[in-house]
Amino acid sequence: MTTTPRRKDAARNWDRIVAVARELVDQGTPLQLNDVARRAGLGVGTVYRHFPTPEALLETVAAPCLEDLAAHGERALADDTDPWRALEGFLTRTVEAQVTDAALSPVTAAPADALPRTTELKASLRSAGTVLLDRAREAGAVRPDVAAADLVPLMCGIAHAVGVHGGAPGDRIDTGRRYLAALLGGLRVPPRGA
Amino acid sequence: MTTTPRRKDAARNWDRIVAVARELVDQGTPLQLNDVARRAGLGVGTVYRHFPTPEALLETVAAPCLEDLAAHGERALADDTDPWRALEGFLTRTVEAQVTDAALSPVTAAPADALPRTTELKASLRSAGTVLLDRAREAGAVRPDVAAADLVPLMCGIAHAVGVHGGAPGDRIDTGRRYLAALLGGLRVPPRGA
Amino acid sequence: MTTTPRRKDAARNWDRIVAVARELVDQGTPLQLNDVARRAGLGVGTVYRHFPTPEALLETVAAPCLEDLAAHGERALADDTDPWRALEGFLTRTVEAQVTDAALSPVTAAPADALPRTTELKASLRSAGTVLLDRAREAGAVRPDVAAADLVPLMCGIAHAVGVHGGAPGDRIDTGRRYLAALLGGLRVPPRGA
Amino acid sequence: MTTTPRRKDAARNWDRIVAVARELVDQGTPLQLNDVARRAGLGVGTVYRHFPTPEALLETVAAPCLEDLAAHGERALADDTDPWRALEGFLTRTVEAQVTDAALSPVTAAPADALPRTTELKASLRSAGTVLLDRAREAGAVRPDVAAADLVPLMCGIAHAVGVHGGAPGDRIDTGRRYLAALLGGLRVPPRGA
DNA sequence: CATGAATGAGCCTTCATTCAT
DNA sequence: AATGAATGAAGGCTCATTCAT
Repeated sequence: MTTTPRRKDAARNWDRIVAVARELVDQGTPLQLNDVARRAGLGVGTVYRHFPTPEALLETVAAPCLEDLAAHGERALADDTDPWRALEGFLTRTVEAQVTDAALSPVTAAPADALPRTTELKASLRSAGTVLLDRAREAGAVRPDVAAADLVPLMCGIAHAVGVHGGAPGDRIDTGRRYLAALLGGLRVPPRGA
Repeated sequence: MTTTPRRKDAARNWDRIVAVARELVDQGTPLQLNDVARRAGLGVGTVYRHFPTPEALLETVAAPCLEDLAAHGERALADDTDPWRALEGFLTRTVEAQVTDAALSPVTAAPADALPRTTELKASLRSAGTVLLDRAREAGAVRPDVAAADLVPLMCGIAHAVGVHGGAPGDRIDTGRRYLAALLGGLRVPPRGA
Repeated sequence: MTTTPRRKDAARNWDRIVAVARELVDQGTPLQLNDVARRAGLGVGTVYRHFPTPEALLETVAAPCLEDLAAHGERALADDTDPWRALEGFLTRTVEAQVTDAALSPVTAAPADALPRTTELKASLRSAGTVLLDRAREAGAVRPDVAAADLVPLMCGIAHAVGVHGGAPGDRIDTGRRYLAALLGGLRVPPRGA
Repeated sequence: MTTTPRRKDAARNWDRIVAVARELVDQGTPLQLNDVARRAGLGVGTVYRHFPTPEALLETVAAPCLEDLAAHGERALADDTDPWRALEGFLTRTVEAQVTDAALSPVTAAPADALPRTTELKASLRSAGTVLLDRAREAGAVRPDVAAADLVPLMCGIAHAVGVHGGAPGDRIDTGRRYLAALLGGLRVPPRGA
């Protein structure tokens, strides 16, 4: 029914699928493989061949952003000067990404991954966060009762809070930064000069 | 098929429906009116008569908890001694409730309500939070950049974070308290000897 | 899309579904619930409500015939005069039924049943066969190396053989009788007075 | 993508396909050409080139066994000493094969063949059976009401009966022999002291 | 010859909602 | 007021087959 496809267009189809999925994600539309196929002008089977599950497609959509984040994490690890600043920078980037890219939150919060690469990236991020947190804690810059296992939940929580807050897409980053600042700096002003 | 129904039966049915829904919510099962009807041993129509949408039912399930919270808010407003303490107590209760009762988060985060009573309760909570926050801000106990409109999102964010963290149901309250403490007290230890 | 349905027509719908299924079975068309719905002019959901699986529908189609067979089995058990004749009559009826009604073979051969009634009927038939075979064996009318557990497989085998033989539907009963006769009487003529 | 393919590779691929198909048949997995291709590490097109339909592949898998059977048939025809014994031996072999090799039954029972060789082999078997049956009948060793056209159906029936009986694969041959014996010798003990 | 991407019909199943009784 | 049968859109997934490379 569609125009005759060519073998070499496999990559092109892949791209089209991912592009369509990206649009849907940005619109907040849930990813449905049949739907994606229709919008991409491809057969269902083609989409299923490339992405056996919606999760796999979503992770593919999220991947570039996760790669960036992971790369930043690596760089942050290399910076030994100010542990607190390194941690803060990493978390800021993370929140900005989560708040900007709707593909990220579900992937980050998911207990299981569809693609091995996703697992690697998430592990890399967790590991970077852990090290940065440890360094900051050792430097006495961080409360001792925050564990590495809390970082991902807290970032997801902020992203969720931004979503609940609503408002224009352009304000989301600001809101996220404010919430992160609240978390980082503390809601309460230190009682006295203490 | 049955003998002529009575008013009393209507109330009984209402109770049964809500009880079944409560169980389902606690199990994490999504509320499906058909499903509820079957489990309650009632016709679908009966359930639809009492609760035109799943949201209405969910809000009904959540209502008692919201009432409690609202009542606490009223009491907190009456306490003029320590603005910070009042705010803290209110938010703590809120987080505990959200984290304990799975019916709460979706209702709190929803932009629209199915039942008028829900709208009233949510307004009451927002209002209490606003006043408590204002008082604390005026007392210099709170950062000036946190607005009243942020309270609900932040509480939802914490609840979400607790969900992402996972773990045993029994640990959820503790985790929630920790996250709230982080938010309230600040993640970072004040730089100076403070 | 179809004409407005009435509650009291539930039974009528049931009948229509079974009637359509009966036709399909007779044509040798595999039972597909969607297909049945379309042909019966009913919504898919209606068919699924009445018959959750194709097997349930097939067993319903087969039921009357199984009931007849079971009733005959009961009667055959009551006849104490000639054990061999009783067994022969029972098996003849069975083969005739299997060969005549395409719904029977799959139900008989299935290791698991969809409907409790089917299980009861199959148990009743097996039990009748067992008793009749035992009596015949005790009377010395039957080879000792044929077990009760062989009756069902052998009847299914004959039905299958008739199907492989093919030919006009009208000849199927005759062919079945011949095959049963071969099985019962022995393919080989006793060599001599032996 | 690969280097220029060679004739030798074609034969190798053919072998791989058949080997994979044999495994699948033995496992009771339905033959799907796509599936076969994947398991054989070949492209679908390659499999389709060699075997245009699943039936063609199945017949190829069944062929060796059919060849053996046909060869045995030829030998049985050469043996003029005991017509009954020759027939019995031939049928026994046939049943053993059918019961042992899952590829056989569908091929034998199919009304049409995909490969000419299959048609030849089946004709050869039918012909051998016919002659052996005729000889036995002429020798007065066989009931007159069993026709040559009944042999194939009856063998298929026995194979089917063995399948319905179920049980361990190791018992299938025994069961098959018992059923054939029942068919050959007669279920009923001759009434008279005979 | 081999490859394997693409196709899309076709089947299965669920569920929110209506409405005659 | 209660019932629950009926609906049918909607979504999910598989698989035989073709054909451009």
